[in-house]
This record gives sequence, C-alpha cells and structure tokens, in this order.
Amino acid sequence: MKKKTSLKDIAKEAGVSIATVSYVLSKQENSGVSQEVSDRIKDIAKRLNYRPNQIAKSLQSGKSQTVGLIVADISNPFFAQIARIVEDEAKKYGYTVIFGSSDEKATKSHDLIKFLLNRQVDGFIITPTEGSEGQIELLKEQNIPFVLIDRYFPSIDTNYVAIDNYKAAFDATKKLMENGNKRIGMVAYSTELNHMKERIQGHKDALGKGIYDESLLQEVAFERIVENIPKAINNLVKGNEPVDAIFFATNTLGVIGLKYLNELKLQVPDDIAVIVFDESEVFHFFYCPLTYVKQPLSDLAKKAVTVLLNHIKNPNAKLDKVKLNAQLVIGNSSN
Amino acid sequence: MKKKTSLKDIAKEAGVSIATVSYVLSKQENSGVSQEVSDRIKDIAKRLNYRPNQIAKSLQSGKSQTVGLIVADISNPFFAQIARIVEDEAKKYGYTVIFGSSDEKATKSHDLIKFLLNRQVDGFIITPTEGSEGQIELLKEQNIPFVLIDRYFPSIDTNYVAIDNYKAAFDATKKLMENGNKRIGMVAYSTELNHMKERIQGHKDALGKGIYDESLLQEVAFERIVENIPKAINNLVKGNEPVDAIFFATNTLGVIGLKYLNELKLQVPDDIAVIVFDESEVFHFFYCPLTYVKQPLSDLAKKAVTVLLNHIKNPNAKLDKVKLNAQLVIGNSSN
DNA sequence: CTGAAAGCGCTTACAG
DNA sequence: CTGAAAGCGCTTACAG
Repeated sequence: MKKKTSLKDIAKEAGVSIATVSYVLSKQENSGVSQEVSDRIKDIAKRLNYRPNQIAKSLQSGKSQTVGLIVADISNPFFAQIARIVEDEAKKYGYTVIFGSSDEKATKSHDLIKFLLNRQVDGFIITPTEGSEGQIELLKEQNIPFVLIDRYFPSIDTNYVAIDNYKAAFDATKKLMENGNKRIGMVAYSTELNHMKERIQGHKDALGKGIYDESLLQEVAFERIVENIPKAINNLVKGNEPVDAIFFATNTLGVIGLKYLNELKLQVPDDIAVIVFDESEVFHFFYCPLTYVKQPLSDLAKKAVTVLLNHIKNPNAKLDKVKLNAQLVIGNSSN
Repeated sequence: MKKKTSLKDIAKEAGVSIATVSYVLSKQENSGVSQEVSDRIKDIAKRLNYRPNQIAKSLQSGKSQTVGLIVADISNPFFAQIARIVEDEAKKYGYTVIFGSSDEKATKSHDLIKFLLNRQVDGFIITPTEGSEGQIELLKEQNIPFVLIDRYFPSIDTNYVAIDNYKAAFDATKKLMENGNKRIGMVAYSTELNHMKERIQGHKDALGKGIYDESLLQEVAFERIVENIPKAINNLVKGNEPVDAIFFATNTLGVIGLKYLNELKLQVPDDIAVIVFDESEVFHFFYCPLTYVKQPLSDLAKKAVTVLLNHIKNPNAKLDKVKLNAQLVIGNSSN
C-alpha cells in the first residue's frame, strides 16, 4: 500500500520547503517562485502523481466545497433528474454534491441535516418535508446557506426556487374547461406543503364558486397511494355526477391513476380528459398523447445552485425568492 | 455569523484540556475521565450545540468515511434506484456517498475518479464505461478499494457484483421459444461491455446454431437510441422473415421499442411477443402485462456496499466476484 | 484521573 | 526569491 504523495514528499525531493511547493502548485502566478524551481516542482509533482488532499484544504479554509442535496427520494425520477442537474451545475463551480433521501419524513430530514453538517457542507439544497419548519428555522439561525427547491414555507423568510403552482394549476384546469369539460376532478396529496395547497387552490379558483364542490377534490396520503388512488378515482368517476376530466396533481399520482383508469377501461381522452402535473418518460409511453403541466426542471435546479453558491460566497446577499412558470404541453415535449 | 463550536471552546468553558474533551465526546468508555468532569463536558457540549467536525477527523484518521458512486447517469431510474439503496446501506455503516455521472464516457469517468480521489473517498462503487479499463487498472495499482457493479471486465481481476447475464438472456429466449415463437429478434446496445456481450451470447445460444442468424441481432449505439431503435425494429418486423418475438436487452431499449411498436399498431403479445431485460415503473403502465428479466437490484446494490466496506476495512481480503441470478417475471412483480 | 505534545496535509501572513 | 511558523479541529500515544 503506497502512501499517497503529499507536499512534504515533493518538498523533500525538490530540496525546498513545503511552503514553496504549495505556492507553486496552487498556481498563484504572483507567488514569486523562480521559474527554475517552479518547473522542477511541477515535474516532481507529476512524476509522483501528486493529488492535493481536499480534506486538508477544507480544514484549512473552513470551506468543504461541498453542497448537501436533500430530496424526498433519489430513486424517484423527478428528484433524480434534479440531482443530475445539480450535480452538473455544481461541478462547474468545483463543488461536490452529497445527497440524501428524506422519504418525506421530517425526522429523516433532520438527521440528514445533522449528518451533512458534520460533514461540513457549505450549504444545502432542500426539498422540505411536511413539518420540517423547525429545522429550516434552525439553519437560518445558524446562518447556514440554503435554498429550498420545489416547495417552501410561506411563513419562513428563506431562499427558494419553485414553480408558480397556483398559476400552473389554474391554467391547467382552465384548459380542461375550454375543451368543454364541466366537472373537473382533482387527485392530490393530502399534505400541508404549500406547493400542493397552491395547486389545489388554483384548480378550485379556475372552476369558480358556482361549479366547485368539495367532492371534486380527492386527497390521498403519501404513504398509501397505491391503495387510495383507485378509491379516489372511483369517487370521481362512479358517483351520481361523474367527472368529465381529472387533473392529477403530480407525476406519480398520474402514473398510478392512469394505470387504474386503464383497468376501468376508461379511454383517455375520449371518456375522460386528463392533465398531469409534471411530465415523465412514463407518459411518453401511454397509448395517446397526454397534456401536462411541464415544470422547467432544468431551470429550477440550475437556479437553485446559482442561488445557493451566491449565498455561500456572499452571506449577506438578500434572499432570493424565485418562482418559475410551468407550461402546458400537449403531447410529449421531447417530440 | 456565529463560529461553530469546537473542542477548544468546550475545553475552555469546562476548564479542562482539549484532549479530555475529546476523550469524553468520542465515547471511549475506558477513557478514565471522572464521571463528574465527563458529565460537565457533555452538558456544555449539548448547550453549545457541538457538532464534531468530520473533516478534521478525516484528516487525522486518513479515512473520510465517504464512498464514491460512479454511475452512467443518476437521472436514469435504474441507476437512481441503485443510488438510493447504496445511500441507505452506506448510511447504516456511517458512510456518506458522493455520486457522479459518467454518461458512459470514459473521459468523464476518469475525471470523476480523480475528482473524488482528491475528496479522499475511501473507496468506489463503479459502473464502468466502455474503454475505462485503464482507469480501473490504475485504481488497482494504487490499492484503492473499489467494486464494479452491473458490469465488469473479464480481463481484469477485480471485485464485482453483477447479474448472470448470460443465463438471464438464455432463459428469456428459451421462454419465448417455449411459448411457440420461432424467430426471436434481439435489440441490444452496440458496445464491448461484457454485460451486453453476455446477454447477446445467451440469446444466440438459446436459439442454437440451426436457427440463429445475424439478422436477428440488432445493435444500436448508446448515443443514437431514439433514432436507431425504430430502424432496428423495422429490420426485425418488416423484412421477408418477420420475427415472432423480440427480446429487448435493457429497460431503456424496451421503453422506446415498445413505444414504437405501439406506433406500428403491433399488439403485444398478440402480434409479437416481447421480453424486456429489467423492470421499471414504466412497464407497469403498459396496456398489457409484460414479461421481464427482473434483476435483483436491491441485492445487487447492497452486496456492492458490503463488498466495498469489507475491502476498505481489510485491504488484503481476497477479491469478491459475485454473480446474482435474475428472474423471469410475468406481469408486474409489485402486484 | 488529566494534560502537553505531535501530527494529519495544507495555506498564508511574515520575515529575511 | 524562499522558508519557518502558526493554525484549521481533531486524535492518540505518552507522561505524570
């Protein structure tokens, strides 16, 4: 097991001090080391396959050049896509990303934050879970840079990058109305998280006081989607007043919901019109083109990184509250 | 911006040395610090919200308690799932995971390895890309613990955890034959990577000398799948001797392929029988249940972590070469 | 039962 | 143009 080569090794070999080697190798052009010595050091470094120890640098600088990414579940394609973009974007600026999955549980998210804080991450990108307000407040108090993504807490003054969910849901429902649908149901998650509340409100307001009634909104719990989505859909399509259309509030809800509509032999869009929030590969696979609310995922994630790095650099920067617009897309956007 | 509290702060507050605080807080029961002092230190640590600096620990110990996970693309659900399992499994043992996506490019993979090596990862879990043999050899030479996952190089003696791809493909094709199909085509990636070679060979051998002919194998390049899969399928179904069945060598190929079969109005399985290597949510969505080769993804990823951590602990452990069996699953395995 | 000291690999004023 | 020294936050023999 060869030892890794350190500055000390190079210094010994070159017959100079560690400091000199450090100056040369950290490319401070103005270091004022003679060309001859500089070249010799660089040669030796290359020959010995020198790799700077980022850990030591971090300890010295107090900066780990690392960001923590906390998502609900990295295996969910929505978050996996975000992770990928964050990865690429962070790498551009020399940052590494460490990720963790909270499973929508506040306790897990709290553990993750502590774990990553021990790891000295310079900042966080977080999709906050329900009930995690306390943790977020704590990060604020400790002046740890972070940005919330996808969701945020209106009650807490933080950086965030999100979609204008109200408008997106409003537009989607209006679209269904324009197409002649009267009763438009919605399948949503039952949660206090504001991104969901906004989507629900958008749907409600689009329909308007006269038309909207409570039975049009079907909420299902995160943990029980497979069992409860069919129930929700039955409530919408099998009552006295079956709906003409359904608006699914997320990708996952849409996947499972459409699968169930298939089982019911309900044709989309002939029997029932459907709009799904979010677009995923899965839908490109459906027997007919769907309409979705397409989130600008790439912009969302890139912006989150930009905002975070800016706040890491400049702790006193004023907070960024970014809302991006989603788009209604008919058919697959990749086509 | 409050400074983070360090051992020094606690020591000062408690009126003891840093060493004593360190002993108490690292829970060496046998440290021999008096109960009274120990309690006082713990109180102060709690009050000051002490969080050990993992970076400093790492520098001291030479171990970062971090593993590098290099996959082809974290946004691909197959790898995202692996990432999730690796995350959970690694966390159990106190390890953090840093991931990176190679996009199946050897240069990117090489850069990632160097980047993560600077970060002092204790070891790697890698899905090697075509042409990355050199990098893998280098890791070996430097005695850096690593395990290859999903694929490996038969020519290099390394740890790996993979599927018995030959058997899986052989069984899948045999299954199609049992069901009465004669001409069975295969859509595969064009690559030298052995997992693909083995799948191709399994298909070939199952059909046997008499039946197999070159035109049954359609290979498409990683970079051009969207354009080339339709071509490949046309070759299979529109020639003089159209195939009865198609075996898709991966999940992604299956998704795009089935979508195209749909466009051709070919019914599965009535017009054509299909088996897809790998199972994903996407298929649960298809209008009829499919048959797939189901990889034990969870076991695969867990095993990879176990193997890696074992080799980190015990650098002289003999190499682990693990092949797991895939299963033929009819319909959705989650039902 | 407790502390002084060295060291992990690096950077950065400061002095010469 | 170059080096000695201090320090980042921690651990760990060693001495007392």
